[in-house]
Order: sequence, then structure tokens, then C-alpha cells
Amino acid sequence: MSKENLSDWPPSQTSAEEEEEEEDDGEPKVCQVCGDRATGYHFNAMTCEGCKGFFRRAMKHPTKFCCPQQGVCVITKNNRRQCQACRLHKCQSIGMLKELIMSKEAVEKRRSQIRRNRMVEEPPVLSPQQEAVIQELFNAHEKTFDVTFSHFQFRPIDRDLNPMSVWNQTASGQSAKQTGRMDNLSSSYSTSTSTSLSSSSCSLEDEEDRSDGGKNTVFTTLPDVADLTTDMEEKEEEKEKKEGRSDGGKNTVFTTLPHIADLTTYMIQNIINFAKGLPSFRALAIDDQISLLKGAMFEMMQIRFNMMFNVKTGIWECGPLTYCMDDAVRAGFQRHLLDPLMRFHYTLRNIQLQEVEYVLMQAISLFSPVCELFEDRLKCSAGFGGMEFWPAW
Amino acid sequence: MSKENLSDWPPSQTSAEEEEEEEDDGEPKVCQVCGDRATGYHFNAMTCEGCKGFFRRAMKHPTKFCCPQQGVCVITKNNRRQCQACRLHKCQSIGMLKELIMSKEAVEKRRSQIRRNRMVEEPPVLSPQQEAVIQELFNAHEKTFDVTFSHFQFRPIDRDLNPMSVWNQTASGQSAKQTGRMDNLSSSYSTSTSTSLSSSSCSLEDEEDRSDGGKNTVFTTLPDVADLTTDMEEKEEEKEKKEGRSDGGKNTVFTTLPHIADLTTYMIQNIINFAKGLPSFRALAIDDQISLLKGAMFEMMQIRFNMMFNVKTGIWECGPLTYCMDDAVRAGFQRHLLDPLMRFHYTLRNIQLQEVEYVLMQAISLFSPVCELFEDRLKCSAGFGGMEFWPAW
DNA sequence: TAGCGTTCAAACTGTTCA
DNA sequence: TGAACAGTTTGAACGCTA
Ligand SMILES: [Zn+2]
Ligand SMILES: [Zn+2]
Ligand SMILES: [Zn+2]
Ligand SMILES: [Zn+2]
Repeated sequence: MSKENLSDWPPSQTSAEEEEEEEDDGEPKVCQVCGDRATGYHFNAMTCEGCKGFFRRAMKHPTKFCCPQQGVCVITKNNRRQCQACRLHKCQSIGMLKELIMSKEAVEKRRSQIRRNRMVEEPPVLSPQQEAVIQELFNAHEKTFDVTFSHFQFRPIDRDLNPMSVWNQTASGQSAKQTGRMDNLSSSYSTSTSTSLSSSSCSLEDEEDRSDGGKNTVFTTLPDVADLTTDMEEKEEEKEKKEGRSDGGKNTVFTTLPHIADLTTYMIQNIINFAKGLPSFRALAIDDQISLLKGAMFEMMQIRFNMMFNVKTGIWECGPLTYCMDDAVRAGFQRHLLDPLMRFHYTLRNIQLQEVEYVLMQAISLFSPVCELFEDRLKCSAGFGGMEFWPAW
Repeated sequence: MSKENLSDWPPSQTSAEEEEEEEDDGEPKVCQVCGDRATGYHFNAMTCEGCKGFFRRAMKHPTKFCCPQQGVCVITKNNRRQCQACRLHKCQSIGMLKELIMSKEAVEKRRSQIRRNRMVEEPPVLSPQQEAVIQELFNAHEKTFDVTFSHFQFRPIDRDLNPMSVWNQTASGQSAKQTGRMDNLSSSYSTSTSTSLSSSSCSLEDEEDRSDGGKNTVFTTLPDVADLTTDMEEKEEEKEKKEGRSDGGKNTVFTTLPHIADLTTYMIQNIINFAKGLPSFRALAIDDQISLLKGAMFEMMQIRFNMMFNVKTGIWECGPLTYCMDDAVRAGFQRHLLDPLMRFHYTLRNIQLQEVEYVLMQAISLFSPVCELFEDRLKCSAGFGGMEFWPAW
């Protein structure tokens, strides 16, 4: 195989044995481009599989090929790879037609048709193993996703009167209500229902794990919630500096930051518990657990927030609490992040996923490792095909 | 044939040789769409078979075709495949009528009418020859299919207490009962009724043939039952090695293996006797007999087992003995085999075949040769259309 | 026999992946 | 890049009824 490729450069003009692809007797069909064995008509010419694929690719990605021999190469089976320019020219000269390549739209239509056919004939039922995995994920999620936010402990949210956001929001009405609700509580930390959660630290010991009592593994080395929160706030700070707005916080007052920080902490804690509730996650090395959690945390949080996002009002409805984008602005988040993030929330929410599907998304996010080198920028696309909401920094 | 396809793009307007499909002299009718030889009027136009089929298909599946040439293509015999849009347009322009295509309901009515006619003229009764064949098969089967397992000689079945199977089985109840039954017998080999069968060898001489006394041919060269059993056990062993589980049997104890081996031997012996009872089988060369038996043995055994399979309980009821899938697991069979095998048993049993139909299935299996090259993997589909249960190894 | 529908292997698309 | 694969379209041959 290797020696064939050696001795045919430059493609000699002398070996112009004009192919007589007459079907002499039986079946010796010959590629009219390179002389290889042909497999039938492709784009209106008798060609081999190689020239067929080459022609399609060349036509789909219009690239200007350049011949090193002034375009006089004679294409053969062994040298066809050496000069794309002459190979393509030969393709066209023998009558290959780009019109017979299916158009972008036609291909897409064909694909969706095939998907539809598959759905019809192949029962959409899952194997028992698959069902079990889903059940496991869903159980862990159910135990750690506090829709009512009844265990949420927080400092009151302080909404500024002058909207900082340029987007109009219907937050004025709820602002008073929510602030008023805060005032009913004596302590500076509020909670919907009383819990034993200590406000200062949220260590990762399983002290609160309600799912499994005794079989807890060691989690003392998992990242502390405080660490993760600090990480994110640091990132915000860095970004601010880069944007040349680091005026030391003198002109901009992030009134909602304390509350949003508490909210973030609460979400992170629950997400860590979700991961801990997955046997397949606990089976990983502790360092891997940390890396996965760090890499996926932001995305998983957004996925969870999306489940509470109301597309009609643009408001996140977290139990008795409600948030609008303006609250994020007032916490110091920049348009550069919030713009694509909002697009993400509207897009994803409009798909109207079921809860199980959200859980699967979380799992995909969790188990998609992020390269250490890119941890700084968290995750860029996280495998969610066309739904990347993360700006390209 | 190849030359014709070369030069015809874009479909030229110049080649508009207006077809004169006058029946000049004899029969030179021409397709008004593409110019090919026409086979008559189809949907109100003189067309070829190709354009006839194309028109019907295009009308049945309302797909929007798109012409890459702004719809100016001129359709010819050689380029008609290259632009569906223009071909369909040409069809309609020459007067082809979709009204002449039978509607969905009309087609269905026609089909049932045909079925009815078939029933009338083709008597649903079988010819005497066919009846005779069936009778012959059934007789041979009846004499060799021991529903009561009264001649089954075996070592007691040792069921482990801890279920090895991950699937839940209702085997616990029967376990005790069946083991208890074994205890009533003194010898390590048990049998329901005493027979003269020697436990060590089951030679293929017709010493036990109750059907024909004297006209026995030589069968000493037929495969020994022991051979076949060994073959199958070897295959299981090989598979196990491939799956990297060949721990020398130290960790996995196949407690039921001795009994299952006896059961297999008994089944094989009866199936060989079934084949021997068929004159049409005996008429074959001895080597062919061996090949057919080897190739079909596993499948025929499963068919026989299926006749005793209880879909409700998932238990094979073999006379006084009962088996569940767990027994096979404990004999060393792997999920890779048992999974599709169980599917097969449930599927086939649910069809509720009559006994005669089971016998016909056995015969089909027996007389379907398996290529020597594939003997390793036994039979892959065995001619049972969509019921392949054999995993692709 | 004319003209419907049916069948199914060959032909020809795009896709995958080493 | 191209061999192998997967899926669809085509049309020659055939079955059936009026
Ligand atoms: Zn070629
Ligand atoms: Zn060149
Ligand atoms: Zn035609
Ligand atoms: Zn066209």
C-alpha cells in the first residue's frame, strides 16, 4: 500500500492511457477521474468512492486549490491525493455536476425525515438500565431541589429605587412587597421555615443529608460552598477591572449583592447535595468530584434557575421570592454576561422541557469535564448544542 | 450505457425533438415525459414505467421538490432522475392526473378483495401431500416429545440461596419444592419412571426406536449426544473468556450446571430421535444429517422449551419439574445470551401457536442449513423473520 | 388486454470513523 | 481521505381486476 504512493510524482502526462471504461465483458467499471475501480455513477459520472467524496467535499467548502504544476497533472489512482486542483478540474471536465449534490436545506429536511421515521418504528421506550439511571438522577434531584425555597436562609434584598437597568422591568411592584416581607423578620437573616443551618459555614459534611443516613463517604475535602461563591465573585471583580470600571465601588452600589450572594450559596449547596446523592458521582475520585462540580456549577445553577423562570413576566419565581433581571444588575452583573444569559433563559424555557429533562441536562452538565486550562472561563458550550449562552470572552 | 449519461446538463432546451408518439407502424410508443419507451397510458398519459411510478410516489408523499435550475430543465430518459421538480412538472403539464391514482381507501378495499378472492379460489385446505407431510412431522414429534418428562434421568438440581440474577424471579417458592423432590430419591441420578436408558452413553443406534422395528439404517456415525453437549458447553466457556470473566470458576459457582447439563442432554437426545423419525431426514446423506442437526439443535431445543413456557410466571413447566431463568444464570449462562433469549420466549409464546405449528417450526429449523463458516455462532436468524433472538457475537 | 398496485434489488444519495 | 455503512429512490417485472 505504501509503495504505490511513492512513485508517481509529479503526475506524469505521459501515462495518459485514456480510460476506455467500456464494460468489456462483465463488470470492470473504471473511475473516469482517477482510473480506480468505480462503484457506480456519482453526480453524473462513473467514479470511485474516493472521487465521489472528494467532489462533494470540494463543492461544499468552496476552497481555491492551487496546482504546483501549472495544472497539467494527470490524475491516477495513486497520485489523486497529490493535486486537489487538477483532481477537481478533472471531475468537472468529465461532467460531474455540483447541482446533483443535495442542498443544505434538502439535507436538513432529509435528516429530520429520518429522525421522524426512527421515532415511528423504533419504540421510544427506554431499557430498564436507562430507566434506572433516570430514576436515580430524578430521586437525587427531587431531594435537593427546594422549589418552595423553604430552607433558604438569607439577608433581606435591598432593591434600589432608581432602576439601574436599561431594560424595563415589572419589578417595581414586587419590590415593595418583597422588601416589606423582609421587614417582618427581626434578625438580619431570614428564612421561610426555621432550619438548623448555620449561617456562617456550609461545610460539606453530610450533616443535613436526608437521603442516606449512615453510608456517607468522606467529603471534607470537597470545595467549600464559600470557596465556590468567592470564586465567582472574584471573577466578577476581575471582569469589572478589565472593563475599566473599577472605581473601587464608589459610584456603583450593588445593593442586592448580599442577598444574591446568599441565594447563590444556597443554590450551590443544593447542587452539591444533588451530586452527592448520585452513587455514580460518589464513585469518582474526590479530586474529580471537585473538578466536575467546579466546572459545572455555574451552568447547573442556571439550569435550576431556568426551571423557575417565567417567560411571560421575565421573572424567576423562587417559592415566595421573586427576582427579575434588574436584581442581577444591582448585584453587579454586567450586560456582557446578562445579555446572553437572558437569551439562554428565554430560549431554554420556551422549549418547555419536562422536569425529568431538566434533570438530565443537569447530569450532562455535571459529568462534562472542563479542561483545567479553561476553568477560568468556566464552560463555554458544555455540550448543549446550539444553546451556548456563554459569551466568547 | 455509461456514455449516454455523460453530456446532458443542464437539461438542454435544444433537444426538444417533439416526440411523435404516433404508432407509426407497429409499437414504437414513446413516453411523453422523458422520451423513454412507453408501456401504455398511465394516469391519462403515455409514459414509461419509470415516470408512472415516479408520478404515483410523488403524489402520495406531498414533498416539495426544488429545482436547482429555476425550473427550466428539459427531461430526458437519461437525466430524468436529476431533477424531480421539473420531472413532476412535466408529468402534470402533459396531463397526468392524480385523480386516477387510487385513494388510500380504494387501495385497502382492493387488497381485501384480493384476499377474499384468494380464499375463494384457493381452498384454505391443504393438499393431501401437505397434510401427509404434516402428519409425518407430527407423528415423529409426538413420539419424541416427552411432555411429562417421565424418562428424564438427572442429577438433582442444586439451587443457590442467593439469587445470582439481577432480574426478580418467582423461583424461591419452587426451589424448596423441587429440591425436596430430589431428596426422595436415593441415587444421585433420579428419574421419574424407570427406564433402560444407560446414563453414560446415548448412542444413536436405534435401540430405542419404537416406530420402526427392523428397517434401521446405520447411524453410528451421527454425532454423539455427548459431543453436542460438550460443543455447547465449550461455546459458553469461550464466550466467558472473551468477556474477561474467566476466573477459573473460583468466584462464580454454577450450582445448577450438572442438572442443566442433564436436561440439555435429554433434550438433544429427543430431538435427534425426532429427526430420525422423519423419512425425509433419513433420506439425506449422513454428513448432511449431522450438519443439519448441529446447526439447528440449539434453536430446536428452544422451540421445544417454548412449548412448556408459561408467560404469566416466566417459568418452564417440564412435567413435574420447573425452571426459571435464574436456573440458567446459575448454570453459567450470560445475560448477553439470556436477554435476547428471554425476549424470544416471551414473544413466541405470546403468539399462542398450536402444537402442530410448533412442530412445523421445528422442521423449518431442522431443514435450514447453516453455513459451516458460521457454525461458530450457531444460527443468526434461522429464517424466523423478525424473531432473531441470537445475539451478534 | 389495458391499466391499476406491489415488489424488491439495484442505484445513488449522505454519514461515519479509522 | 475513502471504505463501509445507512437510508431513500428508482423502475423492471409481475399480480390482479375489469
Ligand atoms: Zn476516482
Ligand atoms: Zn495539478
Ligand atoms: Zn418517462
Ligand atoms: Zn429542474
